[in-house]
Amino acid sequence: MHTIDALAQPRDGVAKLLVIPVGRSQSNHAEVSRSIGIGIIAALHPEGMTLPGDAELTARFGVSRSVLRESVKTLVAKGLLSTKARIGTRVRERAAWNMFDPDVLAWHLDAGVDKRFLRDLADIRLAVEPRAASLAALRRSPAMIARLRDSIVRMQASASGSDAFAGADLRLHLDIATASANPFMRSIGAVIEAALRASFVLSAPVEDDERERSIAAHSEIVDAIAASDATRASAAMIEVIMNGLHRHGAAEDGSVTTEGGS
Amino acid sequence: MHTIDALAQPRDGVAKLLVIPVGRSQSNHAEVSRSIGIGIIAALHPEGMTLPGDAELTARFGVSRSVLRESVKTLVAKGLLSTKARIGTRVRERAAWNMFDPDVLAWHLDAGVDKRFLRDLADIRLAVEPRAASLAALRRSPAMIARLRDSIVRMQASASGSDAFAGADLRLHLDIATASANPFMRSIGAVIEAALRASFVLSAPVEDDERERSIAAHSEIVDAIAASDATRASAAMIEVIMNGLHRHGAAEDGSVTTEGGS
DNA sequence: CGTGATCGAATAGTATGACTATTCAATGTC
DNA sequence: GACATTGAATAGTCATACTATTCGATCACG
Repeated sequence: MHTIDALAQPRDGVAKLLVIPVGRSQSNHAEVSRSIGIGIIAALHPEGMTLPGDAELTARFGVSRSVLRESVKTLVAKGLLSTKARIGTRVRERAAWNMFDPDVLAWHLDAGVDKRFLRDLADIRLAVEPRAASLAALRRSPAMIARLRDSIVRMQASASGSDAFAGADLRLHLDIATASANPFMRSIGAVIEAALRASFVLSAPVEDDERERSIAAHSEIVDAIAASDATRASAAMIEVIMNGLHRHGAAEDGSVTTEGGS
Repeated sequence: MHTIDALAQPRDGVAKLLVIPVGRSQSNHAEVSRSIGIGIIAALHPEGMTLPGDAELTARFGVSRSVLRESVKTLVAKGLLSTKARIGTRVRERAAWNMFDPDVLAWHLDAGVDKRFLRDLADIRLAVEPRAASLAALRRSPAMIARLRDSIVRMQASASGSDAFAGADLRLHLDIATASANPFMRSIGAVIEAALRASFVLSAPVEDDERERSIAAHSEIVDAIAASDATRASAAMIEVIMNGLHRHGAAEDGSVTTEGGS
């Protein structure tokens, strides 16, 4: 493992700036997966392209064939690659990529995010999270309400751009997804986390009045859920997501819209 | 590989009834992944449980350690397992499962679907697909409109419960997701496919008048997209999904609702 | 007696080399 | 010119040995 970034050099562009430094180098094979994965997402290896054979890749990464094969298997499992005997290892079309996979999302951030990607993230969040809030309002439990309120308290107790604030924000959104009692909604959690991280990286430090507004908007969601008011919870969630998006000026082209939903 | 179902016996309950017989036995390691995966989803291996060690599993499945390890790696990649040296291989909590992974969804169908699962599928579809239809209406291209209309024609040319009809139906929904030009919407495709398959398996043969209604409702979506009418496209999509759900009487408890969305 | 360090063992991770199976492509045959 | 045969390239599978990590028990020390 002497040449970590044999394939994907652009790794240092954004990676180091991520909020949660994510353990780092969990295991040998994770690094190889990551390196190839980022290379694919950054189109260093375009869709349809055949990767070098096992022999060359093992040499390039300085790992054994076992490690390389398990790394490739991981990427196959996430829909990024397909393998066939005699054919080789191919990069699959984008449509096959598992965009909700936490690793795939993280690699997207590492490969660099643009406004288009932020807009797409916001679009899917606007589709799912308001509905999750609605369902949470219908299926809420006292214990969950307490957890949600606790997250609000934590946000109030944290400084503007701090990790603590971002952590409380994330926890609140994840809890709402969990409270919806729908496993698909909960699986969206990775998307939420990616959006918050991207926002953290790209945005200028937030001013205090904006922080107040954010806390107020989040409180509105929790209050609506506590009051079993599905419609209000949904509307408040839309407000929160749109606020976050506007901070990056990514909605100005009008592509992101709240109309036409269910 | 002499004991295919060493872990998950309930495989024959539903599996054989699936619409598209899905290649079957793609490779040795895919069978092992599938077997363990279904065992996990069917709660034969509950969350948090530690699986038997490599030695026992290789014996149980009659495969080499390499194959077993790559199978486990696949399940780790999909969020179903986690591994640590000396600790063993553990089943992760449900929240970590990648519910949008095509294999995970397929295994859910194999493990048996109940009304609850159908409702959850419908809920996430109601969140995403109407919005995808809206976006498609805004971003449509002439070529895509032609494709959509072609799918309608194929539905009209197919018999009620035929594979051709189901195939055209699926293709139409996937194309709409693609036309939204949002990669996350497209990744929902696996969910749509799972829902249609489940519907195919569970529902009694459809009558002809219902087929007519279905085609009309789908046409309405396409017409709205062609007319760039996002609101109408969204409403028509909701109609289609709710129609499909009602066929199984899974919406009668009132949990699935269209109100409160964006 | 309790608390912490040390050692050992169990388990997944890594490495290596050999063999198998699949399938493309070239060649030859009808 | 179309089709069958052959050969070679590549991922898939197997077996074995060794490494690294970490839990748990034991022992030493306060």
